[in-house]
Amino acid sequence: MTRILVVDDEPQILRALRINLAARHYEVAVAPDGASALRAAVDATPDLVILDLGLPDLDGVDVIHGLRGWTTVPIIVLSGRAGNQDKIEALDAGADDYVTKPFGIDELLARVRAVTRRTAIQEAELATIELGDHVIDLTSKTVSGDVRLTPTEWHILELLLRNPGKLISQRQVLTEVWGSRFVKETHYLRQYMAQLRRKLERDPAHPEHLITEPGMGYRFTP
Amino acid sequence: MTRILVVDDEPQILRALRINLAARHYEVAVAPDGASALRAAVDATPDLVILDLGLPDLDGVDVIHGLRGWTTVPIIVLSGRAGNQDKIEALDAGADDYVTKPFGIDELLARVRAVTRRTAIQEAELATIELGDHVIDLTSKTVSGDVRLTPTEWHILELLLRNPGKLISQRQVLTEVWGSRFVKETHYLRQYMAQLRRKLERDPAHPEHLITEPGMGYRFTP
DNA sequence: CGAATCTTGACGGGATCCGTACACAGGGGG
DNA sequence: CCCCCTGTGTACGGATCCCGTCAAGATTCG
Repeated sequence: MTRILVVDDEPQILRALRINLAARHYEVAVAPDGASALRAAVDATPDLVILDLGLPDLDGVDVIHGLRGWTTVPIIVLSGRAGNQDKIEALDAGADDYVTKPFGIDELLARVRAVTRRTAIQEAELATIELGDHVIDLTSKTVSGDVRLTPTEWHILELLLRNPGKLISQRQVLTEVWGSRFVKETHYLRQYMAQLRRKLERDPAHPEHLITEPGMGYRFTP
Repeated sequence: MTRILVVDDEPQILRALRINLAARHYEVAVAPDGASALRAAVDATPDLVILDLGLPDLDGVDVIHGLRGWTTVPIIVLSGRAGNQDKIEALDAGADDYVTKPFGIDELLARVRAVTRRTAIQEAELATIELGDHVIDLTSKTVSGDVRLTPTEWHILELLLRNPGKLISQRQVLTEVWGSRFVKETHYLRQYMAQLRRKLERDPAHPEHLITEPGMGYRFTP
């Protein structure tokens, strides 16, 4: 049984989510602010956290940091502001996905399924990963079918594949691969994403697994 | 029964791992620092070592070297820092896998299964190895067909052949064969790889088994 | 002493990376 | 409605790095 912790200060949203999630047979715990959210995460050990960024007591990013200090539980962030800066900060802090209010309940449920599926995959097997027609082995650095990748390509691909389904900000990739001085050089990244798609995707013009989230980053969808 | 030695200075982590591993029917030994870890590795002869890099007494990389001096026991490294430099140093020193804290216990268990499975396969197939037209016996250090190898050539070849299909970085070979002060002297390695290919490959100009992965290292392909 | 082995140095070809440039799509505002 | 602007995908050429190879001096060991 999947346990979900919902953190939001608006009673209506809290109620709507509890009802909808319970109807899908999720076990739901709720918290109205950041402090009680951190306590509830310890007590309830949820499998997923849905976190509103606009809390009365703590900054949402601080809550993410508080959780990431000791757990890798997936976090889906909700925010009323559509600004990109918030989203990127949340993702860099370690959030897994992001939904902007107002949102349809179906959209949220789809993200919930995506995230829970990703952790299930990770637990089951991380030796080899399938991507389109290819099988990728991260430990031995091999790709099926006579595909060869350069060091930089491996570096980027590994970051995405080790976080299946998770939205990775461009900033995250650039600091990881090139270093923090290169966060502005997004064209490096575009270059290599195109290269990876050419080598791995069935139809590079319409990628199925190495997905772009405009304004945000990239995502590997199994 | 698989014996696992867990080395970590944080009591909580030590306890969590012991309980979780014992529940999966692994036999668990623990050590709180580097010195006792090296002793415990002698006494308990573990089949796998889980090693935290942030130990109070010794640098984690030194512990890896201390173990690698006399055993090929698989090592999974834990680290609090996500920095790439640590990761590269640990893997070059001879670690088999790398997990960043905080980590899910299921992720670690998956890696444990992956590593034990890999080494089990490896040991079973280690008697004699075919490479092109030649048959190589690592225990008796002989090659079929009147081919003689020098000590240094054996050292390099053995490292590659004991990790079939796996990518071995140049740093790894250099530290293993010449010592860590020689990681810059890649031309040593080029020299000997050419030598090995001349002696073993059908067409040394187009090697089929001792493969170069540009920018990364070498790989033995069976 | 001599032969095998190990250590250096230098050089050319090729792959990779970097930087610039341009086409295209979508959204917002004039 | 059109234009601009942002964000993205794609192409191309030069600079740089990496690797294989030849050659030769130094060292070890029989």
